[in-house]
Amino acid sequence: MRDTPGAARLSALLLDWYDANARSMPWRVAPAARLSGQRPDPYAVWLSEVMLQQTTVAAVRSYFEAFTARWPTVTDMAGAEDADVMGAWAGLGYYARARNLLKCARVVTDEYDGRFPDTHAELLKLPGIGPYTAAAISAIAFDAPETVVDGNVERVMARLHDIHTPLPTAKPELTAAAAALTPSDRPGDYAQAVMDLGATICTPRNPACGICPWMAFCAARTAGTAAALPAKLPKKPKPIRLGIAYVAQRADGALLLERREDRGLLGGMLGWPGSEWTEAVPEPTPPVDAEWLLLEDEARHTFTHFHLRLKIAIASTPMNAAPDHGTFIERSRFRPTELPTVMRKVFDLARGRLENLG
DNA sequence: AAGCCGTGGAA
DNA sequence: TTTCCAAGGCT
Repeated sequence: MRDTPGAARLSALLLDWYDANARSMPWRVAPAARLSGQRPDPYAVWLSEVMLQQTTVAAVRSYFEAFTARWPTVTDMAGAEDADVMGAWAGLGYYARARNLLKCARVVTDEYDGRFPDTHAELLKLPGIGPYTAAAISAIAFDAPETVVDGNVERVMARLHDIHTPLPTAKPELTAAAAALTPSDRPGDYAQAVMDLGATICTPRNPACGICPWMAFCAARTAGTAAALPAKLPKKPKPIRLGIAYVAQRADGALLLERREDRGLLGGMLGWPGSEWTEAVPEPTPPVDAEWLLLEDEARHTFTHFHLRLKIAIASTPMNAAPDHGTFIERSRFRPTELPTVMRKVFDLARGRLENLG
């Protein structure tokens, strides 16, 4: 590692910056209370950190408010129906997080008496909690001297030390650099401070080096390489997959929906029955015998590793229809907000046409 | 141990 | 329109 000023100097500078600039978030305690030693509720820290995995603060805010209003404690969440938690998570993405969230709530309730463990090692055993989240909870909720390493911290460390090794190869080196700076005083505030620095000043594009508390000590700032770091290995192109979604409406308005199995893409979520999603033209698989009308419009949606073009077929069925797949859900109990985004796009395109179908 | 797993906003 | 990216974890 490159020669740097004392770690204590750098962490103190950053904490001063944080005390003056910390952003307000629903899961944070007010600055005055924080400076007088108050810690946030571990449940709120856990919930927010899981929601924030690969997800922006702006996207998380309203979900966090809705979850804590509906389930104020981890024990409340443990008693929830699976479908309610999955429905409340709909639209936030990475749905394995919601499945593991509920599993974790039940483990904490049943095996830890409703209290989150306070050590990195114990937290790491829980479903959905990996190295980052275990460090974040133990540092932020319990003020343990753990080092959080997320995308922000990797970027800040790569620039501070002008490390050009591409990710993910550079991960161990960046982790060591971050650990060397973690103070024993206020480690929880420090953890949030580094991430706030990355989110607001040391940003991926157009970093605001001129107002950075570490400006004078940043190697990439001196070298003029900040905007190009961290280096990353090239990504693979996304293939285009094709599929057909089937929207059947019963005579009473009920809609044919299907709960997806608890694994893989959109696992555990509600959706329209459909074909496989393949790069070749998919085989039609209508879920119920009916007069299907294929719409010209298609739903387009991009997932993490492929683009999807989804053709939409609609049909009206009699009350005695017997589907091979899915279950009719009464219209009054159907909430489009409980669908993952791609399925909501399908509904938005189908709904107008269903009215004129008969 | 690479690949899988969502979404919406910014540029 | 397309690409990139965000407080990662699981298998």
